[in-house]
Amino acid sequence: MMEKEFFEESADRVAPELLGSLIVRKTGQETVKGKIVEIEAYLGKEDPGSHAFNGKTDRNKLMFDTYGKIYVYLCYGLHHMFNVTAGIESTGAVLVRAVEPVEGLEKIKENRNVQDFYSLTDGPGKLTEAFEIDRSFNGENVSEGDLRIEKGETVEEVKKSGRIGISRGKERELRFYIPGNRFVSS
DNA sequence: CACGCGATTCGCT
DNA sequence: GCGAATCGCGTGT
Repeated sequence: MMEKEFFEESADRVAPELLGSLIVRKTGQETVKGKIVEIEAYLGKEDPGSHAFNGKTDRNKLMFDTYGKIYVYLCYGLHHMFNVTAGIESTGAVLVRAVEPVEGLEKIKENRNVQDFYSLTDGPGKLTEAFEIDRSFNGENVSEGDLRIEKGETVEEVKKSGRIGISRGKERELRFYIPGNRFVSS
């Protein structure tokens, strides 16, 4: 169980700590689990790459709420992005970019329409499809409910780089991943 | 109220 | 490697 207080530190400190943790998704009878192997930090209103940079809007208002809340939004009209808000008053969030399947592999394969094993959950839009995550989770506490994060194994080595896919704020190294893991994107 | 585009993915040229 | 898919948000008229 990941306590809400875990997310009160700023996103750039929370993100690397979450590597190795488990996303736990309960769908009716089944439970699907995945180990977080890649994650990015967005630092809120101080961060040009963040949705919160230009102030509070209808979409990002959750980031101005409190830490430890699920924030999901639709990207390119097709893909859901799974975030958790982080930091006291910092309007930050972490974006889960890739997981390694741990439990419920059959369900994951059923939800994803690809053959290659390593393409099942190696991207932010892929893992939300695999884990049936959409905007209905918005505002829920990540430490309870049908979608939560649980403490997993301790990761021995963490690498970092610039964030992927954004146009502003690329220079800062706010992407963290487990080197060598096959599910890390690109 | 119209318009441009994005924290992406997949299939095909 | 390139481009289409697809839609809600944010901005400006």
